[in-house]
Amino acid sequence: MHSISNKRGRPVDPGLAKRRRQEICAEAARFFAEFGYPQADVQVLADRLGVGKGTIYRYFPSKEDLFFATVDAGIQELSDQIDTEMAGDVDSVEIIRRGVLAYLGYFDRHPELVELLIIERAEFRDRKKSTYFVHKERNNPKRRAFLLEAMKAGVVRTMPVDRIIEIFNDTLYGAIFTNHFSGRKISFRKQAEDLLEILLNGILADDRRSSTPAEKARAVKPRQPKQS
Amino acid sequence: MHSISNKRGRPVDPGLAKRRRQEICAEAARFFAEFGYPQADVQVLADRLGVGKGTIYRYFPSKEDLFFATVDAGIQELSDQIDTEMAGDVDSVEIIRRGVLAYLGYFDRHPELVELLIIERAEFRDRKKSTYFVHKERNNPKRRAFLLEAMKAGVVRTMPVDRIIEIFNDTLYGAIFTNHFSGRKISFRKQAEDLLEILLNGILADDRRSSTPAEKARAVKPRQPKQS
Amino acid sequence: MHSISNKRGRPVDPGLAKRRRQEICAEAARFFAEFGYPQADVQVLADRLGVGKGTIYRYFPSKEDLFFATVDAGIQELSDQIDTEMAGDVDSVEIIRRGVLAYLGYFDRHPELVELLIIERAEFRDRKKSTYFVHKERNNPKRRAFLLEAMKAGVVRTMPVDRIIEIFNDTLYGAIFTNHFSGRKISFRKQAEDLLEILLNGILADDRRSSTPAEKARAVKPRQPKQS
Amino acid sequence: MHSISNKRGRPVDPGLAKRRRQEICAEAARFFAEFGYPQADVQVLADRLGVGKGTIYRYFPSKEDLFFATVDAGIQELSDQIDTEMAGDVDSVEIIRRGVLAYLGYFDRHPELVELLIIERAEFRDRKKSTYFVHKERNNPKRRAFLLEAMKAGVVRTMPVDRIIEIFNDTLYGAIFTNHFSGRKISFRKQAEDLLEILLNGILADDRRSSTPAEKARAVKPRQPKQS
DNA sequence: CATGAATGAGTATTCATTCAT
DNA sequence: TATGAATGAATACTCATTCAT
Repeated sequence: MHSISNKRGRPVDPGLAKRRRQEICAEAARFFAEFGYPQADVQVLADRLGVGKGTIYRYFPSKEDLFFATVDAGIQELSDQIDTEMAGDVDSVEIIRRGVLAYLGYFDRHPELVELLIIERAEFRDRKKSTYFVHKERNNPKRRAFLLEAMKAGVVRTMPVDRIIEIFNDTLYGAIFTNHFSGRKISFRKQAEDLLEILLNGILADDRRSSTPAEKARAVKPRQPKQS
Repeated sequence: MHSISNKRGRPVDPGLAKRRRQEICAEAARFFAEFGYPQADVQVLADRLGVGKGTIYRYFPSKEDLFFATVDAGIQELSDQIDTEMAGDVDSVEIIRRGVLAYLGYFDRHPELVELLIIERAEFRDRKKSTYFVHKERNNPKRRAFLLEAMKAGVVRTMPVDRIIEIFNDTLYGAIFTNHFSGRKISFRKQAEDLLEILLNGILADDRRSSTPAEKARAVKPRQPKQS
Repeated sequence: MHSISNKRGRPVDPGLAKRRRQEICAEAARFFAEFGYPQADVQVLADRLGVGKGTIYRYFPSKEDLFFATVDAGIQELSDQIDTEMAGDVDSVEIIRRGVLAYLGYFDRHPELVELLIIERAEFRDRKKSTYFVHKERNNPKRRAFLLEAMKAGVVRTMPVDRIIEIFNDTLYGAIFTNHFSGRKISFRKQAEDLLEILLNGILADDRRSSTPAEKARAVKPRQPKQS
Repeated sequence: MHSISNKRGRPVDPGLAKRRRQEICAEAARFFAEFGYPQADVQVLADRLGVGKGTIYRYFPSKEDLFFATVDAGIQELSDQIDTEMAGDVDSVEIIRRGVLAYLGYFDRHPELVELLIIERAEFRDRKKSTYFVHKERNNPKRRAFLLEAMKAGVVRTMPVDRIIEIFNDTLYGAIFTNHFSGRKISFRKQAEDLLEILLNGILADDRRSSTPAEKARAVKPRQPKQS
């Protein structure tokens, strides 16, 4: 009986709800980053948005849902920007470099996301795995394939790819926290170069460097763990 | 001067307060790590300690003070154990290795400290600098001197020492978070070796590696930043 | 500017807040008078009003603010009623009489205000000046003008007007406290007449009375302060 | 079997307990006046006295008992000093004057007693009658006898003595409150003279003054209470 | 649809009092 | 006898969520 569009009343805009959710999330990111989760009064967010409190609850069933939607949106955007930057048919080292730059650059432009990641963990410790790590792991196959290719091409040493992925993740994750929390002032471009310089080349002098696992073991591992 | 005062009465135990504070902090670390700060009901801590709630407030003026004392105690212990492990007159590389092991080992034995660091930041964002970074920076002179020595001895490549300190800090900081939050199961010893293997040697294949700043620039930096 | 804001929704009732505040204050006066400030549990007030505790905190930021608003409302009403009674173009003595009657009558009808005045002082001793004295002093210019007029008309003896204002204030203030705290049962009308009889005529017998400062000095001041 | 003094152990000093109670009360008066009753932490009083908290509880079963003992001691001292001053065989007017001076003088030297009276009422509103009024009424027969004598001697007009007692009480009671709470700066001697000048002579001009009840009624009472 | 008034569960903190030493 | 460590009852205030308008 009903055609697609019911002619009576205001026509429903199917994208409206989605757009409002986005607008709310955008403000909510700054809002949660500023106050933390428990101190963040939904009334204040409503005031900032110029809407009634009930309106927020119309689009998100609870403050918790709002928070997770906000974090998700941030992570998604981060992920998209990294993928965009790493696309293109260029040198492997250059691709790595672009990925690192994209990562650090995003957090440079959106420091509030660091706070959101901290808050997510601090307030919702019981949740199995944070949004961040879910996204991270979703990307692993892509990264693995990329690195295997680079090894085959002789650009990257032959070594377990997951080890490489993990250390890059750890370093970048640690870097954004440290940048944010310790007030480190270095530009993200400079930081990317510094970080790549060491991750790509190591810190050891040439003659102390080991290229093969066997040699490395000798160079790095001590004979007697401590008593020696 | 006070005519009604005299020295009879229960003698004061001067060490009591310190001991009580330590006992309370030890339990409080687990307690805050389990519940987070806002959800942590002081009554529950009192019950776990088998004391009255008033007793906790006798030794700490507020829940907040208790929390900071607890974090401080943890950081102090971590710091002490790292210093102990890094002491001794052995090979520079071995000292670095021991420091990394001590750091990862401490957090392996005391995962609750990771939670406390997160909580500190999440709940007390307004505080200028977290306990962790205060301690970290206090150690910088020591680390700098050590690395300069290692460079002079030709063990470590000549490069800015602060850059090395920062990347080690970032990587380790990121690693403990990632271990804890992503449920990474690797042994801390294995993780230390993996991490050192890359931080010391880099990931690039020998012929792509650059030893001098000039070479490095050519190997790592792209010709045209993005438009190429 | 806010795309998701519009003017639909429940219309705001601008008088609601004021009405609610008045309703709450009216009950709060009895409530604080009954329990005193520290023993007054806000939950009990909420129950008496048949509202949730949060509603009270919606209209008053704190128990303290509620208390001060309650006292203010009482003093304001007292002040208004006295002014109303003292208005009108009648005999000076009659105006004084009406003022005394209005003062005593108000406290007779609202004994709880005596308690509130006591409580204000007892709990908030640090506050510079109590609500009561602020209002009192605000009225001084009015009273002064009135008395000067009465002196010029020869109804009142020529003497410092402030001395008269003060003794009337002291006597009335003391009377309401004494009435209330000692359980004095006299009707406020009778008390007003008694009090006026003495304040207007003094207690000395005619031949002991002094009309001029010189005579007064001789009549009242002793020759030798004590040893006589 | 036991002689009056048990020879074993330290001989009991029967006055010791009383003296300590007095020492404690003396400090407690300032202490309660400074903090008010609920904010007065017994620990603080103990610290000021240089004794343990338990010691105070040894001499007073509860904080409440301590408070009442403190107020009692103050009122008793006030009462004693007034009686001392009013003794002696001098002129009736001079005796009244000395009583007023003694009253105002005591509170001038001991402003903390005003606070204690307020506190007693504010915190213990349920008690039937305050310490102050109990003492006051105990003195009534004495005052009555004195005034009847003064009337017989023709110094004081013939009028109900209780009316005189009440107005003096009200005025003085109001005066000490007003002095204390409004920060009135006048010297107590000047205040006594001002107050006596009005109470003894009234404020009406001579030709408006009425000496007999009949005349007074005509002078003070209006024909038609308000409509006239 | 949008609003904001009303609600009430949940918790840090104080301080009189006790009693083992 | 004097002490002070331990106790726990008592209470203001916040803020997510609901729902009448």
